[in-house]
Amino acid sequence: MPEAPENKPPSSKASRGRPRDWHDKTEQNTVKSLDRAMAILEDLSQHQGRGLSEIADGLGQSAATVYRVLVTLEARGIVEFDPVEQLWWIGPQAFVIGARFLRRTAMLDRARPILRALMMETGETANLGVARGAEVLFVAQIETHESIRAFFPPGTLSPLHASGIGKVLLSQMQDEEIARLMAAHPPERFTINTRTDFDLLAEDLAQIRERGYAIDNEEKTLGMRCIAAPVFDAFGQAVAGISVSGPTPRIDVARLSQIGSAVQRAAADLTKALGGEARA
Amino acid sequence: MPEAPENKPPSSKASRGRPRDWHDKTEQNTVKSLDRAMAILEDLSQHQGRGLSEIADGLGQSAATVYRVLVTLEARGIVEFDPVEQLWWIGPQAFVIGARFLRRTAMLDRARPILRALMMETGETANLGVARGAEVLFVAQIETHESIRAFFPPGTLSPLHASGIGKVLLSQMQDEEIARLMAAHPPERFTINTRTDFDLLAEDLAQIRERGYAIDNEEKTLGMRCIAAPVFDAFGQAVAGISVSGPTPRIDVARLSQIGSAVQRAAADLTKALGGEARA
DNA sequence: TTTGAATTTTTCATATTGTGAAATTGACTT
DNA sequence: AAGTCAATTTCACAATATGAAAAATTCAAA
Repeated sequence: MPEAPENKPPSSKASRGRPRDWHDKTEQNTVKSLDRAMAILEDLSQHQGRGLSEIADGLGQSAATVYRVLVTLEARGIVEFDPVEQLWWIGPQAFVIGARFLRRTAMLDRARPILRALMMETGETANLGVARGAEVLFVAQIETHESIRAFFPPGTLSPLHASGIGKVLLSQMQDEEIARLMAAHPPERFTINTRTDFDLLAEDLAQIRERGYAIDNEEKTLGMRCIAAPVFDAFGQAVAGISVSGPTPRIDVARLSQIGSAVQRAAADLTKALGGEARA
Repeated sequence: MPEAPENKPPSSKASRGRPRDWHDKTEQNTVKSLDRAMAILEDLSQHQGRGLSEIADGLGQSAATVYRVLVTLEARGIVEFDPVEQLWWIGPQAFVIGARFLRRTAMLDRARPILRALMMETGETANLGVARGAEVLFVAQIETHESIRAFFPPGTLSPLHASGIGKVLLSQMQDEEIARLMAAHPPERFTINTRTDFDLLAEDLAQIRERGYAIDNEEKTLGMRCIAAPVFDAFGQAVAGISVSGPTPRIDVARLSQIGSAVQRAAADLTKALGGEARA
């Protein structure tokens, strides 16, 4: 029998009557109060440890409304209230729910051993990141044993234009998509090396495509270099990036191509594990 | 100048007019539609990859309502929709928000090197978990290099009565609190070794208090043993547990006390790093 | 001790808006 | 081409979310 390669149709009733292919998702159909509540939650997650009125003022909402939202979320453990300091925090249930995002694909399970091997081979911290809007979302990391090490805790966001994984993901997008993203999110400068000029960035991206891996040469953080390669899924989409990052003295020019090859190999391994094919 | 040891009052307006100390948080003050929406989100996180009507049926809600909630959350990336399969998933933004729970305390940062050292010393996977209701929430893990290894991805929940960290946290609670928890959540049986009988469990807890560490002898998973010790905060509360877990053949009886000491030492180190004092 | 100021929590009247039933749409199957 | 099924949208109504203002509570200063 010819195999249906990837996804098992979980239940039997797959999908009989689908709606139009063109996803309206009109904003008319949203729940306004829920959206306001989620704005409060997101705001709290960014600025934890604030009091009620501080949060309300920051969002321009009435304290009463914010209070009710927080109390509701607190009942589920999504936010927490410190009764001594009278401050609000993100709660454990938010972590529980959010962590289940990683179960969506088996990518993480497949990536872990590959990242570990990459860390062993290069001796440096290995990272896995996916694109999230104009940012890279770091989803996993295997740390080096060295005492000076790069560190992006899972859940960290970083701009596309100033990280190895970000640039390598950018390099796989259509030019028009790149231009749109960069226009919507003008590249911020982090260090003297950050490529904020579009032409400079485009030049780098072309080089990345040709070379097969990206180099972040202290473009986000002085003293830190990072080398990244793209991971493709079964549809040929660049869905993630693998990188190795460490202090510049250890990632010196002499090792760049050696590490580059190792990272490329790891990315190709993961691509294969996901049912994709390495690009030319 | 005398130092204000722990917490820096972030802003100046600390807390002038606090409400009563006894936190009513009456259920009257909650936002019902938000609570229903969060129920949908939690349900989705537990059963990802379902269609709209499947989710609605499971919750006994109307498809229209569930649809609007999901579309609203989708706009923020908290949930995601797979237009090909017409299925809903937890989105990256949920992960971003949830991961910030870990920034609340510096516990994780302080724990990581300690867990690493513990893993190195024992050769087995080291874990950090905190209590969450009647369950343990695993928040961090440093994996062994062995190819057969225990694995609880961060965000995993496990019942208190059937895990090393769970039992060690239980052992530090008041008897009345233990009774309440166990009554509300009758201990489920996972293996032949699971202590589902309250007296048997109480006996074990007494032994744990005396010995200073807990042993999970294949009580959750056959073939897996786990040794755990409690971590205390500056107020003397048991706020977390550190454990080492691995396959029974490697965690054999001969090594129990050696590993137990190592785990106790690691837990004491973290306790100290949190400003707490080791218990007698 | 008393008073005042700051902040949280509750009350209340109002209209915004969330809701389910039913109609509609679109895609897949036969 | 007709039928079926699940996802959207519409619609009318009532539930309920909302802000303003009052009440409650605590801390600080007088």
